[in-house]
Parts: sequence; structure tokens; C-alpha cells
Amino acid sequence: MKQIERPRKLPRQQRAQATVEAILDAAARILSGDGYAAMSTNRVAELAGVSVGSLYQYFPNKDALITALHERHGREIHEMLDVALTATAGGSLREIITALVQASLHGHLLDPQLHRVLEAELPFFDPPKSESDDHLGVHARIRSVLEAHREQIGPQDLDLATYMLITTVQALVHAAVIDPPAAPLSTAQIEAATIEMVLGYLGAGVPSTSVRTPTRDRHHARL
Amino acid sequence: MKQIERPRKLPRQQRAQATVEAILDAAARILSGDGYAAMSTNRVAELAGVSVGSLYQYFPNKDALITALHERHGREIHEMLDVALTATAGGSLREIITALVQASLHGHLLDPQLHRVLEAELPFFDPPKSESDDHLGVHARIRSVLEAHREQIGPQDLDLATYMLITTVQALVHAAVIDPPAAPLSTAQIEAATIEMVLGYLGAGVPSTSVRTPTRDRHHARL
DNA sequence: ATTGAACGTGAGTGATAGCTCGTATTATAG
DNA sequence: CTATAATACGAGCTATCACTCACGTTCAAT
Repeated sequence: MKQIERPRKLPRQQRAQATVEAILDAAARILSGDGYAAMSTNRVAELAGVSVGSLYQYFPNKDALITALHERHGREIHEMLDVALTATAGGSLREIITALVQASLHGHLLDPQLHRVLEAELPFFDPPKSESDDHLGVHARIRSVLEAHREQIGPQDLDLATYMLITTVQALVHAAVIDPPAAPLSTAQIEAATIEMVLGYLGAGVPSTSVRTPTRDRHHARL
Repeated sequence: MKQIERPRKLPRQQRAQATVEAILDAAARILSGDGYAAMSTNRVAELAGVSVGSLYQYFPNKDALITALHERHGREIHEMLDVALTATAGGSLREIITALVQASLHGHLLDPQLHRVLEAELPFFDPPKSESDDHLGVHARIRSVLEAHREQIGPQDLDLATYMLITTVQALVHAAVIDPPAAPLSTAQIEAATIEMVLGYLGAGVPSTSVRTPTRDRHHARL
């Protein structure tokens, strides 16, 4: 796993940019179709309609291809979450959570096969800014959403609650997309249940709008 | 990915059994230490103190090694869940869920590195009976637990609820073990929060022990 | 003690795949 | 138009690795 020396050379002319795009598209096609093991640089170059040499002008090694694909994919989902958060700003907790879950799910359903390989088979490429850290902007925004609805939610450690929310949604969406469960369970059901799951967690120990109950102590003791 | 022709030959003598164990241990060490890419059959044999030939007498190919490791790992966790379920049989929902989460977490913490590679980097080996299906016994038992506590829980589609419970616990434990979150969040906190998450979901829409409220309709509509 | 099966060995083979480099082509600058 | 840089090419080098096989060793049974 060595993807330092990022882009070996930046494409300056438009045809070079097209070459890079073609390479990335080909890599994505092969990856989502036949998996990582079947993805050789020669094959990528061939499918892209360029030569291996061209490939290595823009990507220092094979792993850099995966990294680039990862970044592109991360950006897409990040943007969908961003849109969802912006669209529901000021709305109710339920509205915001619903939008988040749906955005996440739809983002992952854009290209489930590619997502599957990228996130399930090769999650360890380019550790620095991938996924968890990539959501930093989103993370902060979700935290402030929870802060705004503080009186309605049970967990008072907002960092923990934010982490749980993001992790749970991501994990459940991931699971639903990666290995769809047995027949009778639909994606729509899981989507709805995920929303209830998160809302159930956030609402735990909050009797509608009354006083805070002393059920709090059974929650995560601070270090 | 070809791991048909399961064990090429079964170890009949005790020294052969020891050889197989040594090979599996070596494979686990290399896998958890340096990852799949660094695991060559020659290196495994060397670390195990046997020759490559011996390795290929019991494992038809490299992938069979991974599969065997997967199965071993799956059995371990499965047994811990089994113990937890048996020990808390007849207890309250909270007790059972707590035991399940703890068992799952502790099972994954036995060898986080190995688990990381096995479940995060190579989850696609031996699809037939791994993980999801492997939990079938546990799945049924958890479903019956939910059935026994039916009056206390909100979700009435027990298949869905069981799926959500298992998936959520697994995913959150997984996340906590695989990429431990930022500094201020401890494993213990996540463990507790996971319990609350699941209980929050199960308890959603259930006002302690009174009549069923008509809040039900916002739940996942049946197909 | 003998024999045959189980077990173990490790140099070698074949194939694959990542990557280089000398060369050819195309674009931009002056 | 010329010069120089950018882009593109692709045969081939090199290294690695999964896997084989012909041969030696140890066990268990008769």
C-alpha cells in the first residue's frame, strides 16, 4: 500500500484531462465488474483506450488509481449529505434524520457494485482523508443540529451522540447495500427502520417535553 | 476466489494436526501483522516451520487458508454469543441486549488486528456460510427473545427487528474495533451507547406498560 | 521386521502483472 | 517555422508468487 507521490504529473492540456478521465472510468468499470484482483494496469489502460505508459504518467502506481476512485466516491456522497443538510436546515429532528438517511442510502445506491468493492473490499486505501475524516464538515454540522435540538434528545454527550448517529446510519446503509438481507426485507423497510433506530436512540429517556428524568446515570459515564 | 475442493487431505495423525495448526497460526500472524498482500504461501510455510509442500497437502490453495481462518473466527464469536444468550435466558430485555453487545464486543477484541483484516479487508471469502448465515442459530434465538418480550417493544415486524438488532450491534462493534473514533470517545462509552441505541429502537413508541398508542403507523409499513 | 500409507520437503516452473524507458506524435510559444 | 515541452505509445524487463513434483522420512499395522 503505497500511494505517496500523488499525481505524478498534472494534465495541462484538455486531451490529457480526457485521458485521465478515461483511465478512471475504465478502472471503475473493471473494479465494479470483476473486482480488485482482476484489475491490472494493462487492462485498465486497454479498456481506457490508452497505453500503460500514459497511465503511469498520471498515476504513480496501481494503488493511486484506487485512491483517486475513493476520493471521487467520497466526494459524491459527501455532497449528497451536504445537500440534504442544507435542504432541511431549520426542520424537525425527524425531518433532518430522514433526509440524512435517504441521502446516504441513495448515494450508496448510485453504483452499488463499485461501492461494494471500494468500501467493503478495499477500505484501507488512502487512510488520511477517506470516509470518516472526509465527513468532518458534515460531522460538525450534524453536531450543531443535535445541539439545536438538545432539549428533545436524551444523550447529552453530543460528541458521542454525533458519532453514534453517523456510524449507525453509515453502517446500516452499508449493510443494506452491500449484503441485502433475506427476501422479505426491502430496502425501504430498512430505510424506515434505520430512521426509527436513530430517533429511538436520540429520544431515549426523554418523556416528550417534560422534565429530565434521572434515568440519565445509566448512560455512558464520562471518563 | 476459488476455495472449492475443501481440505485436500485430512490430517489423520497428531503431527499432521499440529502442522495444520501451525500453518493456520502462521497465516493469522502474518495476516494480522502485515495484511493480505504480504501473505505469501511460502512465507506462511516458513513462519509455520513447515515446507510449502506440506501446506498444499492440507489447503488446496491460498484462499482456502483465508476461508479456514474465517470459519475459525466466526465460530469463536458465534460461541460467545451463544453463551451470552444462554446465560441471560429469561432475563429482561436490557439484560439480554447488554450481554449480547458485550459478548460481541469482547469477541471482536480478542484479536482486533486479525478481525480487521478478515472482516474489513477480506469479507468475501467463503460466502456460503460465513458471518450472516453463520448466525442463523443465533438469529432464531434472538427472534424468539423479541417474541417473548413482544409487549415491551415497538416494532412488530420481528424479522425486521431481529435483522436491525443484529446488524446494528455488529456494525457498531465492528466500527468501534476497526476504526476506533477520536480520542475522547472510549470503547466503554460506545458499548453503552450501542445498548441504548438498540433499546431505544426496540422501545420506540412504547409508553412503559400502558396501552398501545397509535404512534404505530409511522413505523415501516408492511409490504 | 516389513510394508504401505501418511507425512514432509524445497528447488523449480510457469504465468502474471507492475512498471520503465526509448521513441514517436501533438500541441504551444516565440 | 522552429523549438521545446507535453502527451502518448507499447515492447519488454524484472520480480513475485502460487503451485507442482519427485523424492525422503515417519508412523501404524500386520
